[in-house]
Amino acid sequence: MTTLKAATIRADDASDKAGVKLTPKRRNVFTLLLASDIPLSAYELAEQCKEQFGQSIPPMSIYRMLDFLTENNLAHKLASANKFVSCAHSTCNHTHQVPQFLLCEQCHQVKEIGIQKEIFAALKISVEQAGFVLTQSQLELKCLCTDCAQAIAQ
Amino acid sequence: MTTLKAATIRADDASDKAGVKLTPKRRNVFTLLLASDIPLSAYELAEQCKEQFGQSIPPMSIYRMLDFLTENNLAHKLASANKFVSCAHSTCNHTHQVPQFLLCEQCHQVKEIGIQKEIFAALKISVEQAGFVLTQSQLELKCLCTDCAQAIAQ
DNA sequence: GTGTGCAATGATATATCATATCATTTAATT
DNA sequence: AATTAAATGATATGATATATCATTGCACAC
Repeated sequence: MTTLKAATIRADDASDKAGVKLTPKRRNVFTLLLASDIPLSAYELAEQCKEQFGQSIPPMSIYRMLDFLTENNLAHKLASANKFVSCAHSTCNHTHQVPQFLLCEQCHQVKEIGIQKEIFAALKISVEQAGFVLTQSQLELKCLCTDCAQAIAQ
Repeated sequence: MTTLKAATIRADDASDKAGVKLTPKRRNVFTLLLASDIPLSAYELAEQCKEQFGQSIPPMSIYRMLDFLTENNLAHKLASANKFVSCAHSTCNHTHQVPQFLLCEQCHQVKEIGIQKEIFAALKISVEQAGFVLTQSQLELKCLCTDCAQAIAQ
């Protein structure tokens, strides 16, 4: 868990790099995502805006802000959880590849890694063999993180 | 679109192969999934049970039947759509691998293919390098099917 | 600086997806 | 037939998501 303050700095850094100017509310939502270890739902974000910033934002608006953040590659939606995470690459200079998410089934931590060339190549082939055209994708893989795997092995 | 009758036969065939005895209602739900070209939600299945079989089943029960079908690998849930499809391998003799779904973003057709060895190998490596342990997964890839890709190219 | 227009946000309603819980029915077994 | 377990029904409610129209606030032209 990052502190809110540190996350705010990262939020500004990331939006600068993405070349977008965030409104104060979008900035807050993004900051919360950056500060969280685990994915958050739109409604959880609404709650946290209230708690952390004393700012009551209707869920509808949260969804719109999340749309904005995802369109600008500052955040992702995890379809398998119906929750949202900040983009791991939003604060670095990597160009944005196909994201691959490792979801710990135990503690719900998420690790986002860029997809490997081998995977992407194999994926493309497999899709084309099936006569389809890959448009856009993100992989969500159910895993156990190191800590949880060890805890279970005990 | 398969006819209902043909789908029913396939449903019986598949459940035999899976070694499970379906109740009449589970059989109907499974039949509807097999007959459908596109994924269906639990509520859509409830509607169709009513329409096609004159049988009113509460959504709660549909969800339980879907749980049963997915546990027995006769169906899958698509997390990215919150809908369900019959398993492409339920009527053949293939053992069930990690499924890979190609989802046409245009017509919502779904093609399920078994994941390729290369992909699985690369995936495993990438997960392990990140210090995680892959537990179970299914890939959902956004694509265009041949027809829709052509239609758009026009 | 005042009006105009557009982007962002708010408010409200409602659709859609999903689960918890307890009751009842059905089927299998003795 | 009696007992039990599995399946299904009924009801309520929670969680996620979208549609639509109203309002606010900001940037830019004049």
